[in-house]
Amino acid sequence: MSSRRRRSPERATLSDVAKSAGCSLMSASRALSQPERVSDALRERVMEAVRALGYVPHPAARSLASARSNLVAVIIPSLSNAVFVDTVEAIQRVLMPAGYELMIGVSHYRPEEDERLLRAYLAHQPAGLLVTGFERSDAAREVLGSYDSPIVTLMELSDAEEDYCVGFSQFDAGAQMTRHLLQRGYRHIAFAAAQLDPRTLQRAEGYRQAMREAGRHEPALELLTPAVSSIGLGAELLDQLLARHPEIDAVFFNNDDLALGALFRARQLALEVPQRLAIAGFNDLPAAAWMHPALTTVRTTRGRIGELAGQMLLSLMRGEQPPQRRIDVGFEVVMRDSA
Amino acid sequence: MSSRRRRSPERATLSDVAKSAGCSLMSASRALSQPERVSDALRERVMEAVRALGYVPHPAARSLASARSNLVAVIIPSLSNAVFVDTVEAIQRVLMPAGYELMIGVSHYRPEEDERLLRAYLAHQPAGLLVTGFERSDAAREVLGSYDSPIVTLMELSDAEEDYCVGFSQFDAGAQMTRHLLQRGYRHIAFAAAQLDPRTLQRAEGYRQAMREAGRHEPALELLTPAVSSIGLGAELLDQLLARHPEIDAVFFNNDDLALGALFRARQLALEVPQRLAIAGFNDLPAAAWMHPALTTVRTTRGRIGELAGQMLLSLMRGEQPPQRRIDVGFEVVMRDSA
DNA sequence: CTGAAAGCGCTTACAG
DNA sequence: CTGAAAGCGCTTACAG
Repeated sequence: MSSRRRRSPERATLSDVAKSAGCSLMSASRALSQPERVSDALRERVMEAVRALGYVPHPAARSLASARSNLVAVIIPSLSNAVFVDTVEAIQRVLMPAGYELMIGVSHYRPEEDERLLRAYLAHQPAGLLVTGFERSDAAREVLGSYDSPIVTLMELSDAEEDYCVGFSQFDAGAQMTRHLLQRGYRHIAFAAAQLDPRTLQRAEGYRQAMREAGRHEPALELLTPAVSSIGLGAELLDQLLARHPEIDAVFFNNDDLALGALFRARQLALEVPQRLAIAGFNDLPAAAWMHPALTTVRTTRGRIGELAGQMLLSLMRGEQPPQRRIDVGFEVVMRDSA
Repeated sequence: MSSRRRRSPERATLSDVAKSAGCSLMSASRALSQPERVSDALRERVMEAVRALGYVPHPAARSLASARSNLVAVIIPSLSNAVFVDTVEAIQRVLMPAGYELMIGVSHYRPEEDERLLRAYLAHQPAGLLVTGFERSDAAREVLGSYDSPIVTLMELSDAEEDYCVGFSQFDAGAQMTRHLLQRGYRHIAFAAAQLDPRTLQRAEGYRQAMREAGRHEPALELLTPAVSSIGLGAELLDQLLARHPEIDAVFFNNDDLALGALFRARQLALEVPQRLAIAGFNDLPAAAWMHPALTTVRTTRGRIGELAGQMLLSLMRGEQPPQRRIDVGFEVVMRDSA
C-alpha cells in the first residue's frame, strides 16, 4: 500500500547492489559490464552483493541508457517448415552462449507481416538482425535502411558489396535437380510448387532454364499455387497434374512435404514410382529417406546456414569484419529410389 | 559527427511529435495511449505528426517508465515437435492482434534451460507468461513466484486453485489408448517413449494403469529412453523391442515420430502391421493419416490449446477474471489401420 | 481537457 | 581505479 510504483516487491536495482557493496552506483555498473577495469576487491564485493540480493539487470533500462541491447531479431517465413526451425535452432546455439537473446518473428510468407515485424522488432534496437532472403516490400526496405546495426541474410546469396549473406543458389539447385532427372531419361518433367515465395520462384527459374537447355521446356507442365504447402496439397497437385497431363513421367516438387504427399497418393493410386512416374522433392527432411520408395531430393544444410550466419553476425556485432561477406554452403542432389 | 549518442539519425521521439503537433509532451503521450481522453483536434494533430515523422514508440523507454510491456513470454520445450509449433502459432494469432509481442523460448526439455529462460524473460517484465506443464526445478519455481503478472500453463491440467491452465489429461490419454488396444485383443502391449518429459511420463503412467486393470502389466515391456525423439529412433526402439520380447503383439509409441519410424522399419522387415504387430502413436501429426497402414494415434488439439490459453491470458492481462481457470480440451483416440 | 515535474534503472563521457 | 551528474524516452500522479 506504500510504494507508488507497482514493481515486484523484491526486485533489487543496481543502486541496491552499490549500497550493499559499499560503492558508487557506477562502480557497481562497471564491475558488471567491464570487470577488468575495476579492482579485484571491488569486483568481489559487487558480485557478492549481486548474489545476495538476487540482482538481475533491467534490460529496458540498460537498453534505454546505452542505446543498445542484447537482442537479436530473426525474421523467418514459417515455423511449420522444418527448414526454418533447424535454422533458428542453430542460430540460437551460437548466439545464446554469446549472451544474446533471440526475438523470433514469423511472417507467414506475407510481405505486410514481414514489414510489420521488422518495424516492431527494430523499435527494440536489436544488436543485430537476421532476415530471410532479399525480397521485400519497399516499405520494409525503407525500415531496414534506417537500421544501423548489422544485418545478415539467410538462405539466399547476393553479389552486392553491401550485403552479408549465408545460403546457396536456389536457382542452381532447381536447375541441377532438373538436369539429374533429364539425365536419368525423364522427358516430361513437371514442376509443382506452393507458397510461391522468392526461393520457390528461383527454383522454378532453375527448372525452366534446365528444361530449355534440353529443349524440353513446356510451360503447361508447371503447376504453381500460392496455397500453403502440406502433405495433402502434394497429393492434390499430383491428381491435377495427372488429370491434365497424363504424359508426364516425372514431377519435381518444390519441397518434401509436397513430394511426400505425392508419394502417398501414388501408392493409393497403385501408381509405380519411379517406373510409371518419378517423384523428386526438395530439402531432405527426415522422413524422405524412410519413405518407400525413398525420396530423391535436394539436401540443404540449413543447420549450417544458421550456424554460419550466427557467427557472421557475431563478428559484425563485435565490430569485426568477418572473413567473408557471402558464404555459399551449397546443396546436394540426393538421388534415391523415387526418381 | 555532432551528436554524442549514436542513435539512428532520424528516429523521432515523442518530444519531436509534441513539438510538431504544438502540444506538450504528455498530451502527445496521452493522445497515443488514451485517445478518448483527449480532444478530437489534439488527437488529430498528434496523429498527423506521428505520421509525418514516422514516429515509433520506444519500447524500452515505455517499459521502463510504466513498469509494463507489451511482451508475452512463451516457454516451450521444443520447436522440432510440430505440436508446439501449432500451439505457438495459435497463441500468436490471438495475442498479436491485441497488440502483444511474443518472446519464444525453447528449453529443449532441460530444466536448467527452462530456469535460465524464465529468468532472462521475466527480467523484461512481460505482461503475461505462458509455460508448458507444471513441473520445474525449485529455482525456476522460485523465479516464477516472484513474477506478479498472469501465468497460464499449457498442455497439462491442475486442480490447484491458483493455477490457470489449458490442456488435457495426459494420463487419461495414455490409459485410454491402451484400453483401446486391449479391447482390440492385443495382449502383449509394449510402451516405447523418448525424451521422458513430464507429459511422456504421465502417459506412461496411464498405460501402466490400464495394463494393470487388465492384469497384463509387465514392466519389461516398457522401453523408455531419454534420447531425443526422431523417426530413426522409432525404428531403433522397434528393433530393440522385437529382439528382447518377440512375443509382443502391439507397441504404443509415445509420439507419432517414433511410431512413424516403427512403421517404416516394419515395412523394411516385411512385418505385417497390424496382423503381426500393431503400432499406435500419439498426437496425430499430418503424416499419420497418410501412412500405409494409416497410423492409429491420439489426436490432440494443440491449436485449440494455444488459442484458448491465449484468450485466457488476454483476459487476465486486462484484469478480468476468465470464465474458467482450467480448460480441459480433451483428446480423441483415432483408431485407423495400424492397430 | 491540458501541462510542469519527477522518476523508471541504467550507462556514458568527464573528472579526479 | 573510482565517483557526481546528466540523460536515454517515456509515463505517472498531481494540479489547474
